[in-house]
Amino acid sequence: MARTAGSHSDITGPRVREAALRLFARHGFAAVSMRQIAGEVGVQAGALYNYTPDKQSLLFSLLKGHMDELLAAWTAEKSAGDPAARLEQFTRFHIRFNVERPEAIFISYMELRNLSPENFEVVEALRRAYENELEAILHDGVTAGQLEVPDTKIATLAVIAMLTGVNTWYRAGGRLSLAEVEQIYWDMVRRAVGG
Amino acid sequence: MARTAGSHSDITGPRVREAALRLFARHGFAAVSMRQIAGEVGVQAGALYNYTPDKQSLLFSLLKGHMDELLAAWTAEKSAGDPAARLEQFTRFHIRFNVERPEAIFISYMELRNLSPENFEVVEALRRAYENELEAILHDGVTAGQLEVPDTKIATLAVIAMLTGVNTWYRAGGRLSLAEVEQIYWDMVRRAVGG
DNA sequence: TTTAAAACTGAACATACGTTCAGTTCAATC
DNA sequence: GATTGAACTGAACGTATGTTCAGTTTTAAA
Repeated sequence: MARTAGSHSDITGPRVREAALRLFARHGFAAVSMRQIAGEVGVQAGALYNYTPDKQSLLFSLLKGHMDELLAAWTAEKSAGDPAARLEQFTRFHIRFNVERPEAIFISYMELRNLSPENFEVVEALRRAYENELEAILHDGVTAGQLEVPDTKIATLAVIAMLTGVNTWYRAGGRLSLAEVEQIYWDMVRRAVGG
Repeated sequence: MARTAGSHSDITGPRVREAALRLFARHGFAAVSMRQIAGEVGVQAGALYNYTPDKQSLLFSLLKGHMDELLAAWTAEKSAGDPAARLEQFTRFHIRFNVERPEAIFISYMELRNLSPENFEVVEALRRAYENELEAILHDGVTAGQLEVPDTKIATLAVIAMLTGVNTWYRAGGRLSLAEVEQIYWDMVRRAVGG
């Protein structure tokens, strides 16, 4: 029997997500209508409901998907070794990952407040899991006597805030290459945590 | 003659701004209706138009007012002296100022995209002026041989991003006092810029 | 070529939006 | 206590919103 007759949701589905991501990043979740998203995809608004039960779920799916991707990428890349090396690896990874996905990063910070409480908790838990990765490195560094941090929790948040700030100004093809940016930030991070 | 008969716009006006600030910070500019703002103030929506020509101008007024206040406060507080001392002063000032106005800070970063191009330019220029205050300190510090910064522009943005990040977690009455927070961040900033 | 599921349209739904405005209420001046 | 203008109401305006759904088109398997 025709199990997948007429189907090309595997084409439209991703296009809906891409359009929503771009528009949410540019104008904000509340300012974007389902008709605008549909217009970008070249489809009527009603067709979107083949891909999301509602607008709120679409946002949640984008944010959760981004966090899953972030954690998976870090898990795949991270290595054992001494804390200073791991800290450098984290620093470079975070910058590179963020710079490659400015829109996803943007809405992950901006649109949390538009999630329902349950959905917020899910995304927030993933964010904390990512922060814990850095905190573990800092903690190990202090234990090993390689780093000097009065409060690893605060240092974690300070470092992440500093690194994520790259996204507010970095543009590919600008004055500095990504490698230069990574190096400058790594120097600052290393010194900030007494490494 | 009755020049100011029936007037108490000096009461309602600020209340409109406070309600708008709070609601914009909590739910986002686009997600907040004029009727919600009016409801918070205890007035009908039409009455708001005695205080702003439209919703967009209300947002602009809040953002511009905040930036003016920020620059005025720093101008009043900053002193001459050696760069390291000025950097410490800036660090402590920025943390304190931000922590006292979490909502204004929040919308100043989040709602820029909802400003018209002309209004955006105005606010953006003020933000750059503030950044230039820090960059001048770093520049003087490098010139004086007190600091070691490969790129003052990037260091400026990195430091501000790090300091502004305090707002994402700091709550009055929490684990750390404001003085402790200032000290921890000042230690990190000082080391990050080689001071 | 038939068939049936998937994809999509187009119109409709109730509701909400920003903004305007004629009319009413209020409070300060005379 | 009368007057006058500011402050505000309440209803209306055109338009837009998220979502639903009966009906049509498209696609791939049979």
